[in-house]
Amino acid sequence: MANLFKRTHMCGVLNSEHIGQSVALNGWIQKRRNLGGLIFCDLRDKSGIVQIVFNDQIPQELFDKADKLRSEYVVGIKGTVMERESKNKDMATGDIEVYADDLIIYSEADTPPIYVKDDDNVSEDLRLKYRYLDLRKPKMQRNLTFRHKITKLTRDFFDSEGFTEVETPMLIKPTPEGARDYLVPSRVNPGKFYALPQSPQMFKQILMASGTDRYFQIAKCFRDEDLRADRQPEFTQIDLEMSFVEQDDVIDVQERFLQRVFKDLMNVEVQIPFPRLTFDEAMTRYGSDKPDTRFGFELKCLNDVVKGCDFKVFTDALEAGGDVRGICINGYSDKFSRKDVDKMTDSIKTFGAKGLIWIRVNENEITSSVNKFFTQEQLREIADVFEAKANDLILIVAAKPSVVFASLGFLRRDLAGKLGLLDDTQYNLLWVVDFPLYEYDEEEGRYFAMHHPFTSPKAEDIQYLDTDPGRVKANAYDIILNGVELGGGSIRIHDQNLQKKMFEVLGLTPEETQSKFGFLLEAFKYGVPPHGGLAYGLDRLVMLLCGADSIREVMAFPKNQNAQCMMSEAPAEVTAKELDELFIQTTVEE
RNA sequence: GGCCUGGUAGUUCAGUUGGUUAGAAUGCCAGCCUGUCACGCUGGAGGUCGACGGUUCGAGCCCGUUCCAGGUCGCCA
Repeated sequence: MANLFKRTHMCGVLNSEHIGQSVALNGWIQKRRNLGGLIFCDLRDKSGIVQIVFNDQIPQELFDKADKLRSEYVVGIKGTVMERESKNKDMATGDIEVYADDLIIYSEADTPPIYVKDDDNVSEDLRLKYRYLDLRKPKMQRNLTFRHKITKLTRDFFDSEGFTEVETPMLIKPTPEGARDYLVPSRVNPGKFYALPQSPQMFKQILMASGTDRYFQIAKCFRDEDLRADRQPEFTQIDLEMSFVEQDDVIDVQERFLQRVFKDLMNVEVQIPFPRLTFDEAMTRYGSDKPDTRFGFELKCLNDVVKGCDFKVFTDALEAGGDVRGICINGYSDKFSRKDVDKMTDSIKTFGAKGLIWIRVNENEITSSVNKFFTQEQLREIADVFEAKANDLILIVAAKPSVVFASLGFLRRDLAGKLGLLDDTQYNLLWVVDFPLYEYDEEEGRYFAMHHPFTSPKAEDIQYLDTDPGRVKANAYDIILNGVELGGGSIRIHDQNLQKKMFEVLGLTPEETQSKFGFLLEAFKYGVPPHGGLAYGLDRLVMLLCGADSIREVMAFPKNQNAQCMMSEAPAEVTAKELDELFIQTTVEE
């Protein structure tokens, strides 16, 4: 007697063309419906579901066996495809059914603790704990398959463009700058540690110095920082680097790559070249360096209009070097109550805003939360900046620029979402370019590289490196899709003197530079081509294209918010003996 | 580290002003049922109300502490 039926078809592919054929199927029991003398089973594999019939034409022994089937039993079925008596229009295989004439139960199953169906509503910790059940859902299998298709297309595309996939090490030298490293102790080098890479950055640049010319890698990366819906401690980048290129060359390849992704995998035509916004423009128009351009509500500056007004909040903000800016929610004033506006005010307090001023433009008058400080004419003047009409709601924040942008940028997108203006069939791809090279850290009182310290300054700004570092723009670029940063990159520094200057501005001593980046600088001494590259967050890309709202939906085995694997229970404690071998002293928690 | 939301049956949830034996749906088990496809009908089992402490004659509900999960700010070169 056979102990395995050699599969002839996947469940989901069967249709009326197969009527009359003998088939052998393997899969999981999705559902059993026992009508007494007649049993229907839905059999599921990753291709879909097909209905199996057990009736009185089969031996009693087989019928009794079918009666024992329960959800998630793993079975093999032999039978004949027949036209279904009462067709099911809601089912891909609804025109046919398989009359079983043999059945093997490969594996029984306990009653599953969670439902195995797409429209479940099970809490995420249970889904993660029983991930193998969760992954049986067609939606999850579709997501995994889609991810595979993107990585396959990535390999095919960059191969055809002359890129070579190279694996870079997972055990690398710790880098004290940037995100926290995951550290790995070295047993054979007592007291020393590797780090897991936050990105293959320095290795890919060295590959350029090695003559690889064009490199890419589907690279696992690790960052020991707090998690978010779109942030996991281990994630995957599509990482690439090119020699003898400038910004437009990198952008050109990426636009053709993304065009292919959308055409082949989404059947969506995206026009290239993508729009480009400078960082300054993105911030002043959208309050964000990753603007969602699927809707309006653009920011306007009110500094000139409110200069010298009687409202102290505005004048104080301006005197302190801050801004007064606002957005206009065109045509939706009646959708937001006073209470809604109060909630908005609360929500922007997390960004450091002290308050939110509102102005409602009505047919015959303008009302606002600051009526007593402004005349109708003055309010009209503010409304005119937004070209506001009746039923428009203007929201204004006065604070230091970073707070104003963060608050309005958030409100803009949040309100668009609440108004249902985020069309998820629309894909707005754009580049944000001309990022600042440095950002100033007030707490530490020094400049930090906004991207990383190998990013090249724009040639025309090199003159300001000494005198006004904050003014220097970088040859750095981010690719944005519907308000999400898909990836970013830059043209790197290949001039040693410029690199030294860069480190000086960052306040790094030659000794620090040497210990942190010495091997890269050493490599560059022996001849390095002009080069630049980019890295995509693969998880985010897949998430957006699958319409998922968390990257956990497109990763097979993600971690929970505390960076734990709820299935395997990693991380775990280790024995004192293991620690001893690694020369790590056991610390005792209080 | 801060803020917000949640934790009641295997699962998803309801639970009024603090008051009898904590409910529903679904899932599960048993019986009946030959065209179901969310099968149907009948019956049944299933609960440390996250934990601890407090207030009270009495706590799922009020108070405090704490644990867990998610979102978010900080953080993420």
